[in-house]
Amino acid sequence: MTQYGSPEREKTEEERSLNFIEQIITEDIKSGKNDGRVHTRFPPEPNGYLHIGHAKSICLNFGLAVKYNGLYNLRFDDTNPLTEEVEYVDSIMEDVRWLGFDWGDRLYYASDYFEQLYEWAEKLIIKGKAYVCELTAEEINARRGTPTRPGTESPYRNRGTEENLDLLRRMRKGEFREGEKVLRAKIDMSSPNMHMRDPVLYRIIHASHHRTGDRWCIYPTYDWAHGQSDSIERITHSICTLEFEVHRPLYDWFIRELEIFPSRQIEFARLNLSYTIMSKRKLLQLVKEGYVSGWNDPRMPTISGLRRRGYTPESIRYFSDRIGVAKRENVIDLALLEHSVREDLNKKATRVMAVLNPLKLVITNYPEGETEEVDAVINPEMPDPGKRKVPFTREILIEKDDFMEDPPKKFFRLAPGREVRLKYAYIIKCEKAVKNDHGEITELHCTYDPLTRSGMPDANRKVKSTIHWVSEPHAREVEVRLFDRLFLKEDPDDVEKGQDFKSSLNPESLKVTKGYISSGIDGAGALDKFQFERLGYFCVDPESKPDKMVFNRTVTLRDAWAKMAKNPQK
RNA sequence: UGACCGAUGGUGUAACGGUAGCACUGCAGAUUUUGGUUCUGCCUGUCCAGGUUCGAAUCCUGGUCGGUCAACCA
Repeated sequence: MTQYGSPEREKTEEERSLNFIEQIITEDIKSGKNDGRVHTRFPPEPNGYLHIGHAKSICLNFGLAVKYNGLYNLRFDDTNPLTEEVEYVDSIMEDVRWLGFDWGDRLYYASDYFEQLYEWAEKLIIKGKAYVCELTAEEINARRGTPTRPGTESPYRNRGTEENLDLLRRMRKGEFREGEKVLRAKIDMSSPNMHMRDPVLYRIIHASHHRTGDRWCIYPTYDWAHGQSDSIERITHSICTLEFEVHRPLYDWFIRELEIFPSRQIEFARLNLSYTIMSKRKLLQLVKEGYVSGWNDPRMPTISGLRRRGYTPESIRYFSDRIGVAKRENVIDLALLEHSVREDLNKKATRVMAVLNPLKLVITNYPEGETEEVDAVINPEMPDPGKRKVPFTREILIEKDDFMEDPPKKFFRLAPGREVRLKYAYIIKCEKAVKNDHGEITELHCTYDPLTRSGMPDANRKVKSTIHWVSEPHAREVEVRLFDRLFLKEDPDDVEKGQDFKSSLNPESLKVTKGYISSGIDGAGALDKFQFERLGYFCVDPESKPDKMVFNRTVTLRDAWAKMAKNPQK
């Protein structure tokens, strides 16, 4: 992981404690289960874009396979033609690949197993473990009982094998309307586990599927497809989220009745992030109702959104590693995700001086019309930091925030009569703040000390701070999109009665502004990463054009001064 | 008011009967031509009550709190 900077000592296997899934796998390997083989899978349903929660699952599933010298599959759980689309299949593959995982030739679709699944359904009927039920969905639900009350058996539960077989075959042929009949497993209507109360295996859907077209009009449910797909692929450890825990008895029941390869389902707690929603349904709503520009809006917690925001695959993998894996509900602090990008970008991002909120500054004793070139460091964290020339002139732009007419005690920047260093250039002294008729400061007049240019002996003089700047005649205007968290509340769903999560939306999650940069960005292409010195990390938006560049703010730098300014009581 | 799962600093996560550690956050300081980075230090924790044991975060019992389950979604 560490490419530059201080060499981090990798912890040895013994030093690093194992999470509960790694413990299970380690024990399985030790006991020779599955011949010591480890094979995992990531099974997305192609009905939406992947988000950071999926990233956790991908890193977990695939990371485990890598760690234990196993294999991992990418499998689309495409059993519901009503909600699934190729657009999603494509985006999912792009995102998984971008995260840094290569599934080789192990790309599968649950729909590839439809025929096998069907054969197994007949097998179950022959064993007397499944039946065609003609109750309506409402009737089935009414008879299912409640978690505290047992259900009642369907009147169709005990029909003969031949009749069941005939009916199922006719269901497949398309002789019935949607909802008219379903195939159900015959288990136990009084089980305390609702999922064991004769779950539906097949439902009739007269819709074409993005892969099987119109070949089928009966589609397997999740329970009927998922475990068997794992088994067909000889998945050893089928890792999923906690809400499927109650499905496990059914998962195991199918394996037992069908006498097929016994994959083992293991559940972990899904990721929750503060100030973020993870529900695909709600994310879709934000997209459809135009609260964001699309699935890849840089404010979205989707992989494609994070990518466009400027996150790197490494930072997301690092994050997944840091958050850990366990079975208890959790809410990860968004600060950890931000820490993860900063950690990575600090090592990689090219430094550039950009002014976003300009205040003109005239160096009155500097020769008019002269331009000199000063050396700027490209990235101080690199073993070979590199240098770049930056033009310096009499009239420059500095950040408005870097000047205060009447500064508080701990403000170290420019103020009347105070000295400051212009990074890579000279030490200047503020002589005068020029105001307009409204009393607003329009420009600053300063003088410079010609002996303090970086590299000269006098440059080592101590000054309280160093600020960034841009030569005004050389300044190039760019568009800058300042993103902030999409939601104001730590838990966006924690809202007043009658309101929904949208009432927690942050109205200031996007501010579009201008920036001025003189050098360092020529030829920068989509998603190239920069640090605007003292401001934050930015990347080139894919919509950016050479003559009209657009930068997205990934995250600000940590800002001790901003924190202090917020808590003036100290 | 059923079944299942869970409970360790502010947030996550370790410790597998023997000194409660790590990361993030927060705070304080050092270094710094980024109030960044880096470095140092500090704050803060085993849900409760019993029991077993020389010894319990860990095992047992009971409670409390939180989550999940009543789609022909996944």
